[in-house]
Amino acid sequence: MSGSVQSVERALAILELLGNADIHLGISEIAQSSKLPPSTAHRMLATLMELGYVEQNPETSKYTLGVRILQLRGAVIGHLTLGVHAMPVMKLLMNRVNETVHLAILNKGEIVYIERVEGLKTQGMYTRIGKRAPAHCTALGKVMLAFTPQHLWYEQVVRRNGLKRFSATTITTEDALFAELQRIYKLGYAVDNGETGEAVRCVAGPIHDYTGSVVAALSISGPQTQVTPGRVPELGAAVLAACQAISEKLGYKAGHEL
Amino acid sequence: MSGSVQSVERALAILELLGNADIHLGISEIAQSSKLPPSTAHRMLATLMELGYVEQNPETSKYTLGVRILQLRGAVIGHLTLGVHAMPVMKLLMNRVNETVHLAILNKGEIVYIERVEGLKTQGMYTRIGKRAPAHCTALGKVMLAFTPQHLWYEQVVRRNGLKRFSATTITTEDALFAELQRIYKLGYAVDNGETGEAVRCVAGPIHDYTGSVVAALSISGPQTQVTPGRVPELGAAVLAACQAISEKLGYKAGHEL
DNA sequence: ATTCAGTTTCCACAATGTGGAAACTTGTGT
DNA sequence: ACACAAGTTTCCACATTGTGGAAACTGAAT
Repeated sequence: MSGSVQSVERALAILELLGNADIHLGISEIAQSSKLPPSTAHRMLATLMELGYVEQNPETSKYTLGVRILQLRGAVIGHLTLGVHAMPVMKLLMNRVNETVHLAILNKGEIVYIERVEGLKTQGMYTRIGKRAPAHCTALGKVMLAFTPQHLWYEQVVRRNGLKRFSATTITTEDALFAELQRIYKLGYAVDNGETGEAVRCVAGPIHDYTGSVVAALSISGPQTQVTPGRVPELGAAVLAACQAISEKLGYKAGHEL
Repeated sequence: MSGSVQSVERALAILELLGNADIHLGISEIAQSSKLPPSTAHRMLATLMELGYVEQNPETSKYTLGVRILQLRGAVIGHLTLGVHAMPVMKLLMNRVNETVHLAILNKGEIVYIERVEGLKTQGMYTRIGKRAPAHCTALGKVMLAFTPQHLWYEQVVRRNGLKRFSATTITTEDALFAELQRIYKLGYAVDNGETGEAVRCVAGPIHDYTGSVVAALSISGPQTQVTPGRVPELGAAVLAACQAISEKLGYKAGHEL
């Protein structure tokens, strides 16, 4: 065997399958999708159910994720202090600009949303914590790429994930991406104008830790009707001030890179 | 074997260990806590790392939960249509009373916090989503028990989990519990005065779905210095109005129980 | 240089996980 | 009422995978 524990891989693949499904799934569907015999899938699910990670509706025999998963949180995602330090600043920022504020990190060439403080006017669907999004067409992603040495992300963002188009404004060539990142580096913050296909505008800044490395990004976002182009400079300044406050909490000193 | 997949149990036990830890853990600690040989623990962790559920800090060799966990967490929360419907109402309620608002469900005789909207004055640590708490000494728990037929919870709450004491005010006898639940049923909402040992006061109401069943509860909570006894009737009315709004979204019609 | 504690790799072995077959359950069509 | 189909659950012989002790490796402390 290759070094991995096959049963663990299989069990987690089933959890991810259920996580991605919009509806509850039965054994046959799960077996088929995960390319397992029904009896094997059944045993995995029985174990996951026993532990609370999966629940089965007794009437329909179908499975869904269990609430036990919500307990899996402790030291925040490899960055122990990030969320704790960021939260108070995020709240102040939201109060100040009255739009939704997100915190995200870069992981394998994509952004992952870590925290969120919603604007009080926000309605409808909101970004789920844990959601991933492409780095090249989000303000959060672009700003982290702009302030991170290229060799640390090029392979994953450009070669592996690719610069996929999501809307008419998505960046899809390397030249366009590098030019945009240079602009962002000079400006200090990034903007995305619906590049993921959503009718939102986001303004994002970088968060550095004590070594000077970019460890996260913060954004202000809202519908394009609220976050108008005219507000961008003001929001840019606000998000940069918040990023600096968080960075200082993490021990960052501008001009003192290690 | 008993029917469970041992390796899956072990892997998830390790995830829970990391989830409960406030700091990163090394192989020896993990092996010791999970009663596994280091080599076995190492192989589990290698598999979990490969899949993104665990991350290892290369400098310290210590492990913590990985971002893949957040995706599953997000999926669980997203699946609960409850959360989507509740959120806007929770925000309005928080705006109105300016205290923290929680949403919780009952799961295996305990409450699980599902959503939270923090009061703008809130400082310091806050209740983690996914956290569990005993049902008998939380306003959220008591109100769900009061409006749920006893046979659906008695075994788990009273027999399995037990009426443990957490403070001088905790209910620890069945008679006292039933009397309290009857009071709550008549009043329509529950209050807890630091019964879990925390210096907070909570006021909670029940949320019903289209079948009339209690599916969740909503609470307003804050320090006892802010949520004074004099405010309880006002807060009770506010939380009940919010619960009704959410219940109606879920198809509930008072007096039309199925 | 040596020691120690923790981490990682190796590998012989046996216990666990596998998956096909069978049994069971439920819904549908006649 | 019966037959059939599809999906779920259980059983069990078997072999592959997971196990865990030993050894090797790593880095820090002395």
